[in-house]
Amino acid sequence: MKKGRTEISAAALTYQEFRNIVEVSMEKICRAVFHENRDSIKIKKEEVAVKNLINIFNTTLELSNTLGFQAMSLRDLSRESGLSMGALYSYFTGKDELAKIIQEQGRRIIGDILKEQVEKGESPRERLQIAIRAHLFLNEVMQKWFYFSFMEARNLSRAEQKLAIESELVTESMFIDIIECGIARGSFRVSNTVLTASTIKAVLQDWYLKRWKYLRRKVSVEEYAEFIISLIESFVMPKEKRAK
Amino acid sequence: MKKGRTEISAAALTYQEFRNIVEVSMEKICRAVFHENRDSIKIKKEEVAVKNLINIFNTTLELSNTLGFQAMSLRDLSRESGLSMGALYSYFTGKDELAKIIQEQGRRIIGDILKEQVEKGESPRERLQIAIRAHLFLNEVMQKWFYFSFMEARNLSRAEQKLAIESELVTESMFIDIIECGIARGSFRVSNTVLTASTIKAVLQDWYLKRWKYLRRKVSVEEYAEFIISLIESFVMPKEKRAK
DNA sequence: GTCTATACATAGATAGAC
DNA sequence: GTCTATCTATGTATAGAC
Repeated sequence: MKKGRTEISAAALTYQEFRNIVEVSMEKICRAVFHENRDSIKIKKEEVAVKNLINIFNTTLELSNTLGFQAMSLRDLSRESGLSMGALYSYFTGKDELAKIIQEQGRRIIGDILKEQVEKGESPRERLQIAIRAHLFLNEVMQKWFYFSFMEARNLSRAEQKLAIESELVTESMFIDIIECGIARGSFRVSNTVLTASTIKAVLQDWYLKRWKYLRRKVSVEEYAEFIISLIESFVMPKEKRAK
Repeated sequence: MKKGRTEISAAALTYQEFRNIVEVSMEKICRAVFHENRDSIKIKKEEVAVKNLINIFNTTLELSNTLGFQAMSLRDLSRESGLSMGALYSYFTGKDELAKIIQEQGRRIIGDILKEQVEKGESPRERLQIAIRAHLFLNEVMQKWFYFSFMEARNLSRAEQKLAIESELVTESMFIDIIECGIARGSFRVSNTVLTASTIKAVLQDWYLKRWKYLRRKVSVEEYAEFIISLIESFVMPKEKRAK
C-alpha cells in the first residue's frame, strides 16, 4: 500500500480508479448536454453533435486556461478545434452560452461523483477522508474545468452566478454535515464547524489554483491528499483518537 | 481585549493600527510610481500626476473587480475616472502597462509592510501569529488589489509573471523560515515544512478570493485570523506547548 | 494638461453557397 | 452540416484643437 496512507478502510479509493470513473462520466454528460440543448444546437445527428461538442469543450478549456475565456476569440477556437466559425455557431447561440454550458456540464459531473463516493464511507472519519481524496482527485482529473469555472464565474449572468455559488455551498455543506455527525458521535471536536469546512475547501482548491507550484515541486495528488488529511485530522480529532 | 485572542505579546498589532500604516504607504508608493515611470508618464507636475494616478489606480481596481481587467474598456475607465481617453494615455503607454504598474505598486507595499511587521516578533510562535495577522489585515485593506493581482496575473508578460510568482514564493519562504526556526528551537513539530507553509498561504488567500462568503456570514477579519492561528498551531505545536 | 474627433484593428455574429 | 464572405459593434490608440 501507499506509504504514509492512513488506512482505515479497504474501500478507500485510489487515484487510478478515480480516473476511469470520470472518463466514463465525461461522454455521458456531453450526450446529456446535447439532449438538453436541442433548441440552441442546430445539429440533428447525435453522433456528430456529441463528437464535436467534446471537441469544442476541450479546446475551449485548453485555450481559456492560458489567457482566459475573454481573451480567447471565437476565431482562435475555430482554428484550434478545426471547425469553421459558421460551424461553431451551430452548437451554441453565442460565446456567453458556450461558457454557460461548460459550467453546467462540469457542475453536474462533480456533484454526481462526489456524492456517490462519500456515501460509501461509514464512520465520519472515513467519510471525511473519502471526501478530501475524492475532491482532490476530481480537482486533478478535471483541473482545467475547475480553473475555468473559478476564473470565469464573474462573467456569467446573475442567474448562473447564483448557481455557481450554490454549488460551492453545497460542497461545503457536505463537509459541515460530516463534521457535525462526527461531533455528535464524539469522534470530532471542533470550535467552529462552518469555518472549519470553509478552510478545508480552501486548501483543496489550492491544488488547482496553484498547480504550477505543486508541479514544480513534484508533489503528487496522493501525497497532497494525505497531507491535508493529517492537517485536518490534527485539528478536528483529539490526539488519542487519531492513533491507529 | 478581544475575545478568543491568544495573547502572547503586548506588541501584537490590531486591525485598526494596520489600516493607518497602509493608508500612509499608499500615497508614498504612488509618488514613487510617478518618479520611476517618468518616461512613460507625459505629465510634469508631480502634484497633478500623483492625484490622477491614485484616481486611475483606484478606478481600475474598482472596475476590474466586477468584470475583470479585460472586460473593462478604457472608455469605461475614462467615464468612471472622469478623465478623457486622451488624458489617460498621458499616464501610461497602453492598457497592458497600466496592469503592469498596478501589479508592481501593490507588490511593493505588501513586501515592505509584511517584512517590517514580522521582524517585530521575537519567538517563532509570535512571528507566526504576527505573519498570519499582518497578511490577513493586508488582504483586507488591499482586498481589491489582491484580487486583481491574482485574477489578472495570466495576462501579464512572461517577465512580469515571473515577478508575480517570485513574490508569492518570497511570502511563502517567510513562513518556511518561521517554521524552521520553530523546529530548531523545539517549539514546533512539522511533518512537511514546505507543504505546511503552502497550506497557510492557501487559507490566507481564501479571505480575499471568497470575500462574498465571509461577508455574507459576517465573519470579521480578526475572527478569521484567530481561527487560522488556532488551526495552524494545532498542527505545528504539540498540545502541551499551546497552553498559556 | 486635457479635450474631442477619428483612425484602425479585431471581436462577435450571420447569410448564403456548397 | 460545414464552409467562406461579410456586416456591425466595440476596442485600443493617436492627432491635433484648445
